[in-house]
Amino acid sequence: MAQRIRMADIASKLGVSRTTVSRVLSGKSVAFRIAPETAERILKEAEKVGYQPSQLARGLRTAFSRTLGLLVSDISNPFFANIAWAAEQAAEQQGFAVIVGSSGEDLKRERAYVNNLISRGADGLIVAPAGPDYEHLAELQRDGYPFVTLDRVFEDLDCDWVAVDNQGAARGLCEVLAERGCKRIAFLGGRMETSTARLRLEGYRAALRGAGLAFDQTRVHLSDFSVESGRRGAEQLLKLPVPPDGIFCANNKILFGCLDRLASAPKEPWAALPIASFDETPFMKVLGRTLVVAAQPEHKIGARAVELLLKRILSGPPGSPRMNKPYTHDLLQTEQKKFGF
Amino acid sequence: MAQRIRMADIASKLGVSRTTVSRVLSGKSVAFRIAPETAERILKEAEKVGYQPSQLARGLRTAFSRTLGLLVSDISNPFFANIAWAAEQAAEQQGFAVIVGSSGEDLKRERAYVNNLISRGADGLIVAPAGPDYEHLAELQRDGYPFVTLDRVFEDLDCDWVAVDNQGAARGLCEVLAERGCKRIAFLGGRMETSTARLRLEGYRAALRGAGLAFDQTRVHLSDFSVESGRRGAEQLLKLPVPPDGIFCANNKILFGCLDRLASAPKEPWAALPIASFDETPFMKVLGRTLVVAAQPEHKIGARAVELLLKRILSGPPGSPRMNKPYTHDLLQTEQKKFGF
DNA sequence: AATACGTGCGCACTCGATTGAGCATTAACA
DNA sequence: TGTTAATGCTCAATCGAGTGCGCACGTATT
Repeated sequence: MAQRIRMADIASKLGVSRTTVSRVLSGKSVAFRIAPETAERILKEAEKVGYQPSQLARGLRTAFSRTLGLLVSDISNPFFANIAWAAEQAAEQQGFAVIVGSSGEDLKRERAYVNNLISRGADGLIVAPAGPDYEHLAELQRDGYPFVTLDRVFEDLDCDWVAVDNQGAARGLCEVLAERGCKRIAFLGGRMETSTARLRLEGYRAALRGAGLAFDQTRVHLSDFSVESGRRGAEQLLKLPVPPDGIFCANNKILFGCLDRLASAPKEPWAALPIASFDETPFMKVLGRTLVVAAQPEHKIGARAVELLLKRILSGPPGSPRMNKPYTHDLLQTEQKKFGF
Repeated sequence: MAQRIRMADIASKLGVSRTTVSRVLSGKSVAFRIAPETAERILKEAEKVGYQPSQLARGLRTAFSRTLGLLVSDISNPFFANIAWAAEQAAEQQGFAVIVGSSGEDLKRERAYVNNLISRGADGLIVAPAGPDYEHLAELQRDGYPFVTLDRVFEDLDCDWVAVDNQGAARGLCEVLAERGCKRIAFLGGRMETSTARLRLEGYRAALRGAGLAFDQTRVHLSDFSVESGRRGAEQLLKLPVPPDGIFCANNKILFGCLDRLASAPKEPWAALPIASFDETPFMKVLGRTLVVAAQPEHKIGARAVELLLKRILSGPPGSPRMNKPYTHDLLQTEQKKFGF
């Protein structure tokens, strides 16, 4: 163990009590009228021996561990990885650490993780819930336990959340395709248990309506947010008697699967098909395809989620007033980026 | 707080002592000859009220928190994100949670994080060290504190590590370019404080020697593992009187920066320049460039690191025998993948 | 009847920190 | 000189779990 020096060691070495050491080291020496010289001696010694308080002990005693839980579906997805990065940075600035978990879009795993994180003393949770059920979150809320949802939203659960304007962004993307002359825009969607997927579909339909285009079920593929889903979606499109003249991909993974499948398709008309997608990835710039994407502000999402969570955590003594404050719903905007237009 | 039920609650409700509850719930009812019916009653009740032991309390008492620390330079880099995903899955399977931290290649931050993670009771650390200093790690080792380094290695520090054969893979990549007829291969390298960057340069030089090609300093750009570094590297190449006829990029970020810069360069000869790079990313398949990459087995790296770490953590009582076992050096192979060849 | 042993479980201490209550000592005041 | 107050610090309980030691009871043995 590298965890050696305890308060008691400092106390006995200096001939004072642990109490005094504790008070000095937590900056309460004035409030408790510790003699400045005593305080100084303690600070010096703590510095000298490199004292690091045990967050475990502190957390146990104070019911406040300076730890946050971050629960996403898949930390290896760049979208969530970027969020995790931002969240970790923001948390670290306030002296909080982040424990990450990947639910794999599995509600059972999500519930297990929530319990696990709580038993580890997490002071609050940031969750991208798998859905469709959210009873476990509602229960947290009833207990006054702080959490923020991310990316996904439940209509019937009023809580802090951070998400982008999925419907508006999706609509905007499709409108770009429509303006470009696309009449038969296909939709490759994600996991419909998430608000994200549903709202993107809504946006797509709204854009069609706005442009006076027909909605055609055969051009719609709904599955999950995976590469495989994108491949299968493209597969379905390739079989259509009348090919689409534009494709909307609901996220980065679907986009990739779609592109991957199209790459081995006959050149015409697939090679030049304009595509719209959520999520920006670096290679889009050099992809040589006509592409319009809604870049999500992952950094802002992660940072904002931590901000909201910490506000609730730090607002007064656990359990009472923080429930009464109104919840913040943070609808961020995406940035539309065009490549090869 | 959602953390309500304690052992004491179960104990008093059932009219037994906390001791008995503790023993039953930790599976020692037989060893301590608890009556089967008593044990049964306790298990039933614990199940019924959804008892979750406080890992904080348990960790404090047992000096074993079932938590690992993962410290990388940048969790938003897909390479590390994939590792994090694998590590988290592997850890979770054994009931361990993972706290992640990003050092940003800053040694000071790295040291601070190491202390922080230890004070949070992490049972072991997985670190992609920023280098060049590793005294803080050597100290951990002297204390018998378990850790594994990842991706990067220190020649003078014998400890558990997991990395790929950077030199061999880099050599292999350059050989592919050489076989293709490239005579003037450029090298865009990364942070030379890391073994990773140094070994990749070594491999490049070895390949040049092997192919009888001259090493030309003007075609070498050494900076850090960033997009900006790749851009600047490409910038440097664009200014050369005699352009390179092949480029080696030391990682995914450098590759992207390089491609990005080249995209706005005159078509000839840059557009068709074959490129070699470490790290695979999905879009390579559909990039339409001549590209050969060393795909790193991130999944295996993360899983293996956790495996090594847990082996040491779980091997007997903290502090004694685990130091004596020989350290494992795990040199994994990359997979060479060609696109547009 | 006295000793011995097995069974089933509880007491009380511990981990390392925080915290309300309280106790000497000296100074200030009537 | 006695009372009060400010100063500077300590005592001991506490958070929730884990654990060495030992106690009471019943049965078997001599």
